[in-house]
Amino acid sequence: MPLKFKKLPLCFYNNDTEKVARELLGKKLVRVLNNKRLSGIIVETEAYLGSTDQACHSRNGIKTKRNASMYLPGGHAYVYFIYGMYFCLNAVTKSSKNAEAVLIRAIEPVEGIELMRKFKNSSKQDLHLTNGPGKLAQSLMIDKTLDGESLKGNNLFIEETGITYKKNEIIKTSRIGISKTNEACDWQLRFYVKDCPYVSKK
DNA sequence: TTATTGATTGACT
DNA sequence: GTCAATCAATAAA
Repeated sequence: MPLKFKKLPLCFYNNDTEKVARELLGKKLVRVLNNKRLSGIIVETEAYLGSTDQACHSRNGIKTKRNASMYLPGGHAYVYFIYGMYFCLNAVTKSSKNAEAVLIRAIEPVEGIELMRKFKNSSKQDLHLTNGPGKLAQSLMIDKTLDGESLKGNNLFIEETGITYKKNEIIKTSRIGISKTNEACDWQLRFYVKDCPYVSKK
């Protein structure tokens, strides 16, 4: 099997969440629909650190119907509905004890761009298909039906690419969309590829 | 029970 | 820059 079609092993996800978030940059997110591949290179992620992280859905160990997938073992998908209209995709990491995950915020489209355009129904430039968590979910047809799915399955997974970034090519900042009143609003858990036009915000 | 908030986006002043 | 869309979770009453 050629390198470009290699799914990441479970041990990749069963690791320190911040490390997984950083190492997901350059990997390829793949969505398979009707035997067609929609994919893109991950260029922006954020880590969410479970019970101790007040910006995380599983803060203080709370478990609801919405965030139940965060308590699955590493290597599963957590897809949640936000602001009444968008879905966001996360990769669950580590054990089920502390419900940690990595939010995939932006990808650079590679395969199936025509279909992405169709699903998103947008007349704008392709840049806007996947440069944000809600947008990429829309373009790749990611919704609640994928919540809790294994990333070793056939519908949604992440592949090795051979792409690696040097330390000075990765920017580390505070997370997007966290309220200023949240004690975790300044935690440096967002990672993105420097000078990449496909990230959601600079 | 009702009111407010939120890991967002797009349209508009 | 402001603001509406629209719903699950949470807080307030």
